[in-house]
Amino acid sequence: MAGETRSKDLGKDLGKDLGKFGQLDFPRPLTTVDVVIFAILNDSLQVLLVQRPAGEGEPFPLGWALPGGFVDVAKDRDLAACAARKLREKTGVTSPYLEQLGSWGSATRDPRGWSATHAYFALIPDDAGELAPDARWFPLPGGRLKDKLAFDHGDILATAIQRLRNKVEYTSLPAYLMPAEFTLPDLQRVYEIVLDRPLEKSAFRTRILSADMIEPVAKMRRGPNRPAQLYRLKKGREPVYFVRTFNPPE
Amino acid sequence: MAGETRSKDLGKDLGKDLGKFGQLDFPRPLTTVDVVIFAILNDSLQVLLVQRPAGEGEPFPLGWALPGGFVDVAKDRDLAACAARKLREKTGVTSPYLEQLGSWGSATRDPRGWSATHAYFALIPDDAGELAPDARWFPLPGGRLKDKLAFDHGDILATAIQRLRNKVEYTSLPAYLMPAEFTLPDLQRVYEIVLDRPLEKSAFRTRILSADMIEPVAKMRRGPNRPAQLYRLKKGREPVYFVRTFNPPE
DNA sequence: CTAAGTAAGTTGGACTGTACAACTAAGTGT
DNA sequence: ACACTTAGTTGTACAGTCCAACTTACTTAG
Repeated sequence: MAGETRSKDLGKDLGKDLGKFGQLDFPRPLTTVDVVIFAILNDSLQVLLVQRPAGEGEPFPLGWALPGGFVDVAKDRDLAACAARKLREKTGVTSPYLEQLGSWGSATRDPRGWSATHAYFALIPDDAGELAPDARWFPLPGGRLKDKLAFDHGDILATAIQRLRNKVEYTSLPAYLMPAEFTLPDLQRVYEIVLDRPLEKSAFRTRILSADMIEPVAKMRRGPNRPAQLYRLKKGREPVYFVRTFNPPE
Repeated sequence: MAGETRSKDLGKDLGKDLGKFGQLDFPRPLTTVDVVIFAILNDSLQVLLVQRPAGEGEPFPLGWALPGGFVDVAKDRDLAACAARKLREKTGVTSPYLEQLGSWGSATRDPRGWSATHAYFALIPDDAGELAPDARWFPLPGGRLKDKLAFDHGDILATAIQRLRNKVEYTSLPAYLMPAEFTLPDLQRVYEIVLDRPLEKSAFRTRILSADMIEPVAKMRRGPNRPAQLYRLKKGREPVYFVRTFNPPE
């Protein structure tokens, strides 16, 4: 990092911070964090979006965007804390699955100047906390969002969906989308919703049960037919990685 | 992103950029890009590091660090271009495998202030271009570096190694570490070096050959024993993802 | 009280690809 | 000619999925 010679003619007096360190008098990109928050609602994969404010000189007024915002160098110790704060502010959820997705930075993605965003993606259960008033869930039929998003958030969302689908093939990630107690057919349905294809019942059960990620509770889900065993996530479990993917179609 | 109300008492006059957009008068983190560059040299996995300058007020003077530096908002169109520039400046290589690794940002990782780095990782062949004078290859025996690195670059390197090893289990990534022409035993040796464990010869060959990623050239590698078929990467091939990992030990 | 219906969960044979190990092939050096 | 070494193949065992049929346990209609 740093320490290289730089052209002095870059102009602008952004980023003046000449304490004991020199060489810092050059323009700095804007730094933001955005979070792609997924949940299963109404048997479909949905993403949480917030509406942009309509204020003076706001980019993409009233457009829909990923929850996020500038890094606050006073409040945020690090990027993950910043992402967790955004998530908490919009959903009330505090301890979900939160993973870094990647970063997007360019001269043109924000009309206010060179900017870089650090994107995270989160999985939360259906029954999680209170939604912020400017936030709304959007379904993703066929893994796509109908609407255009502000900034390059469409690209970020597409990447998040791709990553989610990809990882669901060989990990236990969907477990984080489940409520506290669930049945194996429930879990299988969530896998199928995310992957958008049916899975083999017996292979699915064998795989999940031998992964040591869930444990039965002493209750059954009752319904109009044969009751199903309820399970819960073993607490403190990291996601499990399987040595095979679910066999992909063709 | 953005558009939220902010405390005005953050002080500092960094990031003044009051054109048609308001709300931008708050301190901005430093933005850098770092690249973890891997190659196989002397039958072992190595990483390229550069020595920090010793100048006035430089952090970690003469320490070893990942190649990288500040984003130059005048030169760099986007983050990937910036990473490619760093790679080119240090190694002369222009078109290798370059993948985003993640980002690290916190108040404390750089003594000059709140900073965020966008880390990339690159795989280049042994026989690639000319090394910069301040750069040196460091071996990674057992997937570890002996020396301590500047900033949090030790963490970043460890993450890169982990990601590399992980992906080598189920992808064709090692192909990008190979010279233009190579034999299957050569390739297997590289897999084994990265994974630090032996692989099954017949299963390896079946897998690689059925992945349609390499093609034979009309030559054999001659040596003191049976000649081996030479192959090259099919050009323009994206990395291949296998549906199983190599069966992990125990 | 029984029969039909439905979803949960199990079982077994076919198939795919790895594990392990022995084997054949093609060159060199003595 | 023979040993030696590495390239590459072959065959049996095994693990886990695929596919399909089956049993189990409950509700509801008649």
